[in-house]
Amino acid sequence: MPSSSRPESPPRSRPPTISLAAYCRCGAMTSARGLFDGMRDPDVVFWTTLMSGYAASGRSREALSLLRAMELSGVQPNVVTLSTAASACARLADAGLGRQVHARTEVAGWSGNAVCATALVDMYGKAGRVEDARAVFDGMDAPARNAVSWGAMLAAYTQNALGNEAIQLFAELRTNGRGLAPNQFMLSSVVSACAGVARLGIGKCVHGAALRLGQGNDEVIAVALVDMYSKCGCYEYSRKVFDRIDQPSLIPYTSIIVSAAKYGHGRWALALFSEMVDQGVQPNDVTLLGVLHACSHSGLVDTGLQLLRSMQSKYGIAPCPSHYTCAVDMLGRAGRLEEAFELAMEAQVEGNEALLLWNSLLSACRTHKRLDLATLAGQRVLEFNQDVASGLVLMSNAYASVGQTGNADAVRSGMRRRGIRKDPGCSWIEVKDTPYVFYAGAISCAGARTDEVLTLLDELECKMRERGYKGRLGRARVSDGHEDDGDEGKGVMVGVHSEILALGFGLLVLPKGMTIRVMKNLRMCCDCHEAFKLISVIVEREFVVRDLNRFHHFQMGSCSCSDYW
DNA sequence: CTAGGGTTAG
Repeated sequence: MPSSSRPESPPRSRPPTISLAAYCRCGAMTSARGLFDGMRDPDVVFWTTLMSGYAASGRSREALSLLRAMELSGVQPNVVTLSTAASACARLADAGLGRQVHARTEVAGWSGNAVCATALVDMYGKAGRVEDARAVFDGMDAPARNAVSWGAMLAAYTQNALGNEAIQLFAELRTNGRGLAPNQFMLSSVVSACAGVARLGIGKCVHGAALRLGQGNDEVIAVALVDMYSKCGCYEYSRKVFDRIDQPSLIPYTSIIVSAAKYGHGRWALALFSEMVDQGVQPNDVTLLGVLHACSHSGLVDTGLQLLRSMQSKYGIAPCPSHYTCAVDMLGRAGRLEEAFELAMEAQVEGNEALLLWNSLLSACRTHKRLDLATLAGQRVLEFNQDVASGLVLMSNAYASVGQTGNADAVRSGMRRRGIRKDPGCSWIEVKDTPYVFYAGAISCAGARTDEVLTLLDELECKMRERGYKGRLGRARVSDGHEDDGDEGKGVMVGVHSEILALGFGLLVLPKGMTIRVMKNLRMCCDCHEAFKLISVIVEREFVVRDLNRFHHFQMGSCSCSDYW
């Protein structure tokens, strides 16, 4: 505060509008309320000021209750009031309340107002109603759609995991955007969209555009880029973008730590974490989850446990279910299943989060062939009686892994009988910015090149046998239940796993020397992992596979995960 | 008095 030469005047001698707004801006809502309550007949601007004060302080319910109160007192909301109300509904992610606000803007004839409509787009987006958001966006007159409107719609897609739709809309900006230039909001959303759907080609283009548009120093865009490169299998690029950030704050550090973790670079992640702490940047719960994740994926089990035990005292952050789940997973991955069980019991996690925790334990039991504990964990999972599909698949896999194929098949056929299905496993690969998706046993995506892919895979299998490969790339391999190749009761025979098909296609169509990047919506299985290692030697190429939850970088017969994942 | 962006286990 600069010192004033004038004598101090008490706040209440100023015009009340200014005082009320000032209190609201400082978040001094008790004072704001006191001033407001002392007014005789507050007009719509006072009401709206108070409302936006509550909304900005995160007190959205109180903001919305003012809407009713002002009407009871006979004051009609204006377009600003309703925009503020829509934004409060957005924070609450409440489409029901938001729809009421929407209806009132229509009745009052303000649907053409850019600010109001944009607030509604954001509200529907945050409430998970993307189609409603798009309807409002499309309903705006083209001239009314400004940069903020485009940014809100792009964010709505990105935040609802509709990355391809966001990319598509960003392309439409060029044609229908009336010359609007992409700004930092649009760019960060689109980069984040590319991350979500692992579209490296588009992501690189947007990166270039951001640099040309002078947005190379925007920290939010940089974070999105770090995340995008990491999710597309380019850790080195992530690192380069991160290293260019001046004085990285919490989120950039968190983002690069998570990236390193996904690559199995546990030591780097820990080094970045101490650098961050040394720089005086306080970690939050997400950061600590990332560090735990790093320990988990690099086998730094005792370091991870120490962190879990000290995060409250050292950083003032109490472990929440996600931290426990990560630590349980870490112990399970390392084969320390008794300790994992103890921790899972200790965590006292409930509800949906408990389901995740026990599912990961069950998965570890299967990996380490501990049927005794798998049965226990399986019971806990099935108690939840929801998302049973993944639990049942894990149970079936646990039986199969110890050779009890009869039991495994019984679980599977029970699932079929009850109509329980799991999302089919699929892998995809980007060729000239177009994704090609492959399902297990179904090669149709390769189109005219199907036969070539199959021939190539046969040839590779022969060469792999010469090097001692015992498995099969496909055809008659007995199912490990890992990836379903469809229905009709033939669960014991699977075709080729989808990542092998994607790889075969990539080998055919991508130029020699280019790293082949395969994305997969499930975890990679051990057989395919071995196969990728061997093929990387045979064809002398590098492959990156993005798993459901991490990366494998294959090079000359070995993988970045050192077979620990 | 009003609208938009980034990180999160399995």
